[in-house]
Amino acid sequence: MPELPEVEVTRRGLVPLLTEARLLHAEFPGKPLRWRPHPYLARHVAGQIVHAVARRGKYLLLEMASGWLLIHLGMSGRVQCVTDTQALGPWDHFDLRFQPRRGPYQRLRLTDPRRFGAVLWHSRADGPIEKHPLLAHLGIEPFDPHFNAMHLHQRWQGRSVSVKQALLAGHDVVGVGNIYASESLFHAGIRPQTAVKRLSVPRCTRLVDAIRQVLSAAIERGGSTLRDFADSHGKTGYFQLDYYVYGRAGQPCRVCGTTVRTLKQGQRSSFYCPKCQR
DNA sequence: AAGGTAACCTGACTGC
DNA sequence: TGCAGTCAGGTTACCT
Repeated sequence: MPELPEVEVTRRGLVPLLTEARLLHAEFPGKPLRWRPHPYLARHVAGQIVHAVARRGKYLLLEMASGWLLIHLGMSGRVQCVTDTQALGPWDHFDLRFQPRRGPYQRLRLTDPRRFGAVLWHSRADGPIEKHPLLAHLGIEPFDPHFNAMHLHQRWQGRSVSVKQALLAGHDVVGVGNIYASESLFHAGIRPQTAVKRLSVPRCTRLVDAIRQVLSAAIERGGSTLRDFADSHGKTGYFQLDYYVYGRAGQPCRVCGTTVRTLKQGQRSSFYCPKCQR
């Protein structure tokens, strides 16, 4: 479910509810998430005011005076705000009671059947949030003005990894997951198997533009809902209706009619049009 | 250092 | 209906 657009759509939904909200009580019901929570997370969070709801890559960051709460949605996670009395569901693995600036108490719930998601605490005393081990090695944000063709071209000099796998790795640019990698490469006219060192500067330019265009279109459409994504208010996304290649193997290309193909790269499916992409 | 693979976990779907 | 097999939006850990 959650690549950058879905996380960003979630973040935008949380901003009006959580900004300047007071966090009251954090719990981890049910089975553990990917990592054991910080032993004092609940204690650190209780009573804190949320000053900002930010995002880095696919991580949501709740910033408060003493530190940050990091939330990752993994493969199947979603975050929703529910009424204070809403019963816990079987896949609710994080529950955060809070008092918004206006209105009644609410609860932020992380629902994640596969439990690849995570909720972590980073204390301000341990340095800036960028230094957190999970964030420290992330690539540049796709909407950062410094993300451009030269950035990619330089980093990809001499590297033989395929462009699809390079995008997924997230070391050169963050937020592009399996769906949006295939879609971006289609719009850039680049085959997913292409070795990054073979990409010229003009082709890198097309890729940068395509990534930005695809991600922002997906955000505007509320993200992609394949089976269960919903934003913080429970609204589903519609960008799956705008896919050109993802999940369309065997169907005609929406541009030229050629049959869309699929292949496996690093145990992940890629989709491409053999005529539109070279 | 870079590249490849296994692992984490559950649910949905397919085919016999 | 049941069971085995496959696949799924992400990321880290470990091997060569």
